[in-house]
Amino acid sequence: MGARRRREPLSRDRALVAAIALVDAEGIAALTMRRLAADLGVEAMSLYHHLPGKEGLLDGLVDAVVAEIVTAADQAETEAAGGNWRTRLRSRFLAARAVMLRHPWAPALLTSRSTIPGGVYGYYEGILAILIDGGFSYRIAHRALHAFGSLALGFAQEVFQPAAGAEVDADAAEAELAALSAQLPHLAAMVAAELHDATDPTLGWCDSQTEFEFTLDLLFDGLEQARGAAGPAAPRTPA
Amino acid sequence: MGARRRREPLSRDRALVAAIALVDAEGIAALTMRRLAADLGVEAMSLYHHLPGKEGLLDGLVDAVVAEIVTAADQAETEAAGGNWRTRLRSRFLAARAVMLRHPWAPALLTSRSTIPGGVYGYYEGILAILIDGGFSYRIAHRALHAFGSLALGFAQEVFQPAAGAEVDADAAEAELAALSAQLPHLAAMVAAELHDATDPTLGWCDSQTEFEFTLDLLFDGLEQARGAAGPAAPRTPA
DNA sequence: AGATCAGCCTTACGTCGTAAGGCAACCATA
DNA sequence: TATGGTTGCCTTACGACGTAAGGCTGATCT
Repeated sequence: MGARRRREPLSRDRALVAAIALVDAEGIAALTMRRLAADLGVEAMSLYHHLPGKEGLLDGLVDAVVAEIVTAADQAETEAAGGNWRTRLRSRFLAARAVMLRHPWAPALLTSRSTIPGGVYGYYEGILAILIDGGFSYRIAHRALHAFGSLALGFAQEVFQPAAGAEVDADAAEAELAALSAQLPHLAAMVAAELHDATDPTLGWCDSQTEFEFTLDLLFDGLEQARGAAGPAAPRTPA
Repeated sequence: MGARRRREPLSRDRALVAAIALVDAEGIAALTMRRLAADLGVEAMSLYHHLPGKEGLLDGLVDAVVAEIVTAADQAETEAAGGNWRTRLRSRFLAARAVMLRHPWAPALLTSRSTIPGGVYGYYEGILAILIDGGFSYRIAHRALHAFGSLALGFAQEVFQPAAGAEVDADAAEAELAALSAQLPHLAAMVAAELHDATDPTLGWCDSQTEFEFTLDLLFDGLEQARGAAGPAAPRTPA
C-alpha cells in the first residue's frame, strides 16, 4: 500500500512470465532481449539486473516448464492413486504431455539445453519410486528411464515436425505421394490405408494422443515381460 | 589436366564437405557463413553463389547425414540378409547409430529442421517393407514407425545431454548426489547400484550401446505381441 | 578483338547479445 | 532538512551475425 510506484518494478518473475507469454504466442524465435524488454515497457539492458543473460533466461523458461510438469504430474498421480505402476506412470506422462501441448516450443528448448534443470531430479525420483514399488530392479528401472526418454516429459521424439501453418496443401501432398508411389509402394499404401481421419498428410502428421499412448503401452508391455527377467525376451540376436 | 587453375573453384559440394568437417571438429555453433568461407579461403558472400543461404546450408548438412545413414543402413541390412524382421531392423538402426556417433551434432540438427529431407522417405520405405514382410499390418507398422521415433535414425532422445568436456568432476557429482540422497533416495540408490562401469555420473550419463539396444528390444518385444492383435496387450487402462 | 559471363570480392544494413557507465529516485542517517 | 549511498533503469557502443546490392576480373566464345 502507500502511493503506487511510478511503475511496477521489474523482477525475475515478471520477466519470466512475460517471456513465456511471448514464446507461447509467437514462438521461440521471437524471444529477444530487446523484444522482451519492449513487452515489459523497459529497455533491453534493464533485464540484466534481474537475469544473467539470454542463456539464463532460457534456463528460467526450462525451469518454469519443468515446474509446471511436476505440478501437473503430481496432481494427476494423486487422482490415480491406488493404481498399478502402469496406470500411475501413464497418468504422470499424459499430464506432462498436456503441459507440452500448451507450450509447443518446450520440447525443442528442453532438448537443446546442456544443463539439467534442477526440478527433473525430483521428477525422476517419483517415476523411479513407482517402478521400484512395482517390483522392478534398479537395473531394469534404470533402463526403463532411458527407454521412456522424452515420453516421460510428455513429448515424443518428432524427428521432423512439419512446420506450423502448412495445413492447406493436403491434396498437394497427397498428389506428391501418389507420384512417388511407384518408388515407395509400402509408404504410399500405408498412407492410403491410414488416411481416414488424419488431415495433415506428411510423415510427421500424427503425433496424436493415440500414437503417444501406443508407444507408451508398447514400452510398458515390454517392461512387464522384463520385470523379473534379466532383460527383454530376446536381448541379443546372434551375430 | 592443362594448367592448374589459380584455385579450386568453389562448389556446393566443396562447401558442404567443409561445413561437415568444421561442425564435426568444432560443433554446430562454429558454423558461420564467414567462418566457413574463411575455411575455404573465400569471402562469405561467395558462398551465396552456391548455397541459398544459411538455412539451405543446414538443409544440405541434413541431406548429407541422411544419405550417410541410408548408405550405412542398406549395407548393414545386406550383410544381415535372411534374418527375421527384428534382426534386419536392428542392423539398420545400429548402422544409423554408428553414423550419429560420427556426427554428434546431427541429432540436434535433425530435430530442429522443419522440412523433411527427401532421403528419409526412401529410408522409411525400407523399414516399412521389413515390417510388412514380417507380417505386420499397415496399421501396426505405422504405429511402430512412430514408436521407433529417433531410434530409427540412430539416436535416442537424450533429453538432457551433459555438455561436452565435463568429465573430470565425477566425484563432485557423486558428492552432490550423496547430499541429495535424503530427498532422492531411489535415485541415489539407483546411481549407487549402477555406478559400476559408468564414468560420467550425471542423469544423461549413459546413452550407451546397451541402453540403445535395450530400448530397441523392448519395442520389438512389444511389437511381437501386437503383431496379430489390434494393439498392445493392454492398450487401455480403465478411466 | 570485343562481348559475355561466371565467380569472387567489397561495402553496407539491420539485428542480435551484452559491456560500461550515467542519471534519477529512494532510503537511512545526521 | 541536508547528505551520501544504493537501487533501478537508461544511453551509448562494440563486435558478430546473415545477407542485399553491386563492382571487379579473368576465362570463354564469336
